[in-house]
Amino acid sequence: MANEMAKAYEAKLVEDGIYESWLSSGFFTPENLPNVTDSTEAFTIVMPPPNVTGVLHLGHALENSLMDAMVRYQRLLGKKALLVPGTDHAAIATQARVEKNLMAGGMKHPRQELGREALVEKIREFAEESKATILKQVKKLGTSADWSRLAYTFDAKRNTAVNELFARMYNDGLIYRGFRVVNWSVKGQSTCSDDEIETIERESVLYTFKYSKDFPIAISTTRPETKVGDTAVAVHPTDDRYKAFIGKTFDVDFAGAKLSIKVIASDAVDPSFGTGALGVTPAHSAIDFGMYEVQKAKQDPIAIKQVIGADGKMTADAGSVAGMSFEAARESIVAWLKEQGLLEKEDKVVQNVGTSDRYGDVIEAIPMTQWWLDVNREIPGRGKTLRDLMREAVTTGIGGDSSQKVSITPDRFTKLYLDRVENLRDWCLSRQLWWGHRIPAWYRGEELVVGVRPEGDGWVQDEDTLDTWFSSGSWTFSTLGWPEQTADLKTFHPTNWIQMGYEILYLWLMRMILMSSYALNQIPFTDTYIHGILRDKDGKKFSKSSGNGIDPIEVIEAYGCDALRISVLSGNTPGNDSRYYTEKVEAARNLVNKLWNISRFIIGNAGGARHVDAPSDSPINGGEASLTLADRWILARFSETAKKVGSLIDRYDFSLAIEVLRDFTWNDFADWYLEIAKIEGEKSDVLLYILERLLILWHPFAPFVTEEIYKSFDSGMIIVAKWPRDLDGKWKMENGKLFEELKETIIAIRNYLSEHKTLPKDVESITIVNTGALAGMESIIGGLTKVKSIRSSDERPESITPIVVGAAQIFVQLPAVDAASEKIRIESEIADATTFIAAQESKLANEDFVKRAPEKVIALERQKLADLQEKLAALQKEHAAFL
RNA sequence: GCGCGCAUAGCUCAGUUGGUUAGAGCGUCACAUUGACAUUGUGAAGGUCCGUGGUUCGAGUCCACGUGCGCGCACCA
Repeated sequence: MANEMAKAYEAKLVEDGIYESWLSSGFFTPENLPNVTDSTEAFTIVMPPPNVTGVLHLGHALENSLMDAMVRYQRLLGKKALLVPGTDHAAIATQARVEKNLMAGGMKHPRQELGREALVEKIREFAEESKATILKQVKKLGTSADWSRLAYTFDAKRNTAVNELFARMYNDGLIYRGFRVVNWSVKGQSTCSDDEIETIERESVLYTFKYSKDFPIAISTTRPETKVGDTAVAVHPTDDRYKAFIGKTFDVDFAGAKLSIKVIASDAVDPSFGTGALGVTPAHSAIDFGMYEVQKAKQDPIAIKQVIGADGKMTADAGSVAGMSFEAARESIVAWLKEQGLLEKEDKVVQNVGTSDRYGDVIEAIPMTQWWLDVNREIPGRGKTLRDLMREAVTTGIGGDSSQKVSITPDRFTKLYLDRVENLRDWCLSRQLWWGHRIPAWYRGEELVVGVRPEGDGWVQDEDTLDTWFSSGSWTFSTLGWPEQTADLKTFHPTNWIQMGYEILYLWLMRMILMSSYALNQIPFTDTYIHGILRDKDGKKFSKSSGNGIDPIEVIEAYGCDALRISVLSGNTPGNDSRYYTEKVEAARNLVNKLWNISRFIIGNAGGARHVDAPSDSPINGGEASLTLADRWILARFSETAKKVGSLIDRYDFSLAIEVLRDFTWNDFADWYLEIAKIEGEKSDVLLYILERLLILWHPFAPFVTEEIYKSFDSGMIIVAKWPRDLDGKWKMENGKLFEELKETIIAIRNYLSEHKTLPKDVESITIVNTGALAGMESIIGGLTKVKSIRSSDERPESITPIVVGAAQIFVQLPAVDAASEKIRIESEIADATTFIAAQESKLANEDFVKRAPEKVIALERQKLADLQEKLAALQKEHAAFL
């Protein structure tokens, strides 16, 4: 069997076959798992559906590694583990991508040239192709998702859920149509939500001027062209400069536009900014629109006048600049102001402007009638608002039920979430895009029906589509069959865990909580793991435009999937960004190969793998126990490791779990125990016992190589193996110090030889005097230091200076030794020990320390001191020999 | 302006509720090597844990202030 295992692990040759075998095993579907019954505890993760906008990137590799590690771990624990896969139609992102492609292909205005149906068809083709690619790639990443439950945010079932949810919210009065200032992307020809805006910094000019010579108040603006739409000037109510004008209206002729400006008072005005007076443009500023509404409520209304159209051009009401682009209009207005002598000053300022995260253009504020979701209105029969539900979900649990509480890792994001919840404004739901769920509203004359298309002729459906996050918000339950009361919903919802990047905390996490708590009165999941983004070696974001993109599939081809998974998970901690670079994946590949070679050696030596229940620990012939010191040590170390890895994954500390596993695998198991096993011989039982279980511990992180090696055991597939949980206490290290002394001795000898630039083969002999713990360890010491002749003796050899380890003295007979340098070595060791002893003594002489520190700590410090004193005594004896 | 995060070896990062002489991987240097593995082994060098002050018997860890970098939110008229 040994010759069946290749010299090096070739991931490329085995991964596809193993994935196929998982698929045909059916184990990705929880109902097919062995020993699963109705009462088996479920563990559910829904996959954040990747956008069908192209191909997967490295961030997806991280996400899949996280959730797949988690679901595989839960499966190994024996739970009914489900990972629901899916993809996202990503309304605006996909349409923007396809339009961009078409324009790159020479089309000027895809929407006009193709029309709705043809463009949607083009997008559908692109989306389907992209979806197929992406699903193939998700599989390449080893993701153990239940493909029988595959969902798509834009399929018929999800459409039913979306429409149902929309209708319920409408009937509850939460969704309404309203005329408000919206965020408008001229380039995208659509609204967007507050969360889809990316603010950028840019330089701009702040112009200070008066509307006309006889207007009493000067105002400042960076957008003079919008001033043709001004209907008021707002000042702070306590501002003495302007108090007298409040309530007065002035008619002015401003660049060919007849303006009627009312002076109003508003607390929102900062008297110290600019002139302390603000030109109010209700139609083109969310703040100003707010003032417009306040004035309306105060029964002291001001007018609203739209001067920028949806096409980004000045409207017919814009006076002399009507029909111009707003850039041209600005120049024209500024020129006019100068000509008229109205311009008082120009200041360069740096300002933040909102841009469309998908189309990139600067967002315009334009008043329109749109569909909105009200977050402040009481939900009929529930006595609370959507905002209340969103708050409760992360604090007390919905309705005070702590089992309905979402916990967020790391915790600091909870605060961020809550800040946002408190500042949330109504959510603009409708988009003037074509790719997406069409608003389920039908009009006929004055009639409006929401939900399903009514019977009869003449009904016209709303042209707009829904914000893409409306469908993703319902993802945890729409994938499980809602609005039908399915068995899946009952078994798997609320889901248990989800991972997502912090950049979609507002866009997605909030919406999922909102939707689920509204529709089901349940949280979407109990635990949220927030991860950072992967950056390149220099800390830059990966992006197509900077040309530093890495295709995860190419990495898999070159290094194997397991190596990729380990490399993105190790060093990645909750909420923090991490870096990805080749050296990291190479190191991970080496680790995978190490695991492979350990296995090859063990299985080869044992003449094949077999399951070992437990290595025999019974005394042979009534004499010594059959397990040696090294055996007990490695079994105890393994037992500790298994326990630790489990609790680390329970805490979502994947990085540390991998580190602990690596440390055990490479250092303890391979470099120490395996080397000792070669010397002591007859170790197959212990080796196989540990190996089989070690593979299981690795499986969540390195599913392919572990499954491949596990084939050699006749234990079935590792994907459904049992996590070794029952080791604790079984293998206790009764005297761990003994093995540590053995290690210390070996390291000291190696070190000594290295210092003396002597090869082990040139050492004549090593004599150990006062062996103590090292009794009987001669062959191990010899084997691991590669020195042939090791013996214990009561008599110390003449004229050699020993190495001192604990109470033992180790005399290494070298071909030639310089006595003077030996003296210096001993003296420097004495100096080190003396310093440290002094520190220990003063610590222990401190009454406060002895009085207040826990006994355990004091005992430890005392032991340290005693050990050192013992060593110092031995060193001093050696030093005396020089005198 | 309000809030958050980060600062530890040359590089990338760990460091559980405060408790050994602060760790890992990579890199560097020296050495080894035909028997599981060069995708290897052995040894070494390398740290004022950003600064200042405080709490404590004890601080990389907790608190305050400061410095630098990054991020979120608001304002941006």
